[in-house]
Amino acid sequence: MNISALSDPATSQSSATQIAHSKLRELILTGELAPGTKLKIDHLRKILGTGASPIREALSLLTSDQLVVRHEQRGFSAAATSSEDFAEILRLRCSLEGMALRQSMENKTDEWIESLVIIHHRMSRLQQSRSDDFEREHKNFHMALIGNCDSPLLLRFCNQLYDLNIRYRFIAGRSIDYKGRKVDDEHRIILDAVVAGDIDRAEDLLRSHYETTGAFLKAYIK
Amino acid sequence: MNISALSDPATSQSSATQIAHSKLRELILTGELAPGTKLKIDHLRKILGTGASPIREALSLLTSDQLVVRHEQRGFSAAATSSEDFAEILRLRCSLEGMALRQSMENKTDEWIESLVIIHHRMSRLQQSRSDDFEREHKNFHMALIGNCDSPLLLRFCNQLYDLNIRYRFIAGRSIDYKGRKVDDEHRIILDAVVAGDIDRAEDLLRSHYETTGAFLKAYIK
DNA sequence: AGCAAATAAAAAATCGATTTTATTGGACAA
DNA sequence: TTGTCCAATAAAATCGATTTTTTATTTGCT
Repeated sequence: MNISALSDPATSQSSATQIAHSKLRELILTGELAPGTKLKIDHLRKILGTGASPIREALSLLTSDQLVVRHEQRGFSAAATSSEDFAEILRLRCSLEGMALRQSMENKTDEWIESLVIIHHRMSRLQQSRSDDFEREHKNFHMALIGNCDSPLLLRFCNQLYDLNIRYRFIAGRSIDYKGRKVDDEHRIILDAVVAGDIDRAEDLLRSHYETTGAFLKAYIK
Repeated sequence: MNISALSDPATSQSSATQIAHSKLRELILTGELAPGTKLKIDHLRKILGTGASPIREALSLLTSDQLVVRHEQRGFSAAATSSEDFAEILRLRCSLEGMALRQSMENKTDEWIESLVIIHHRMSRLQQSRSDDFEREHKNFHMALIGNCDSPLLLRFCNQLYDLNIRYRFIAGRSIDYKGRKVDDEHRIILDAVVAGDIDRAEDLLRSHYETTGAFLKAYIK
């Protein structure tokens, strides 16, 4: 599976550390390296075909995203998961993204709206395909919604939370049946509210979008 | 200067990486390594008397706290500062700590209140001394206020923001004259509101506490 | 048997040297 | 002068080997 689409844009670079970073990130996000797993340097060295230094460095970097935990003098492990953790991520996403969306909309410009429309269009075409392409566009869409706010730190937090959340979706399995769910409709009406400039409604819709998704996933976790 | 008090509790550990991490953190927080400075591995090696690996690892870790920036294939540098950045930190602190304080208070217990009283007492005794001891207790107090909320991720964000903020205070210089400012009074009334269980008032007071401090500092920045 | 100390094995952490990559400072041509 | 190419230098990144620490296993004692 190739989920590199979800990595940061700058993944085009190529240093051993960078490669190790995005590969490990991918492995952890998708659950191929299961939550709680001990991450032995030697083992990873063989898998990734690189020396110890880049791996340690990559693991240290992943610590920032809360995907890896560092145990002083006894190595690294993939962050554990729990239903409490999931619930917290969900709650925080609602709050922080809600806040960011609000600010985004207060700074509304034609260019931003137009880029949103384009991005939404690209996502729609892929229709819930559960493909990497869809995942990438889906993240794009959600990030673009809040991306017009003037707060890089807040965006960084949201980005982190998005990844932490998507990890749960992968771990729960791509096979989840979102029956009865009309995700593209939800996206559509969020976009409409944003275009219309109705801040309160947009924030509400975004929140309930997350809450609904969360409720669906909940059943599959832990 | 020894600001290790502001480091994470687990600084009692002792590995080259850990030591490099807390020392570099200290140097950057206090501004001894100025914002924007290029952090050359070789130079740091000499200063810290250790190999390249622990230093690179420590720098990678500091990346998570936004104190260090990684430039692919061209090393590391101390994060830059700007008045916009400072303003953003301030705004986010108000929002996130406000949120956390609210949750803390909703979970109010006698033990928590009592620990707050103790911690406040310890801080009060040191009375704005601008000493490392005061800095430590001051952070303790603010973290304890929000620490009763049930949201480790949120606390982590707040902790990060606290450090980013204190960096500006150091860079502005310890010499700042907070004349006219009665910081201990402000802490006192916040504590009172929390003890009284008046959530709205506590949140308001906390916010204006930050905003006042911010306004004082603003003049010294950039 | 049950426990503690000693030993062996495994893994993490670190070092020093090497390789790769960026940066700098001319030399030269337009 | 301005800009481009090439070498020389400096720095970053990486590797392989060594040291330190942790974890597992055995041994010896009561």
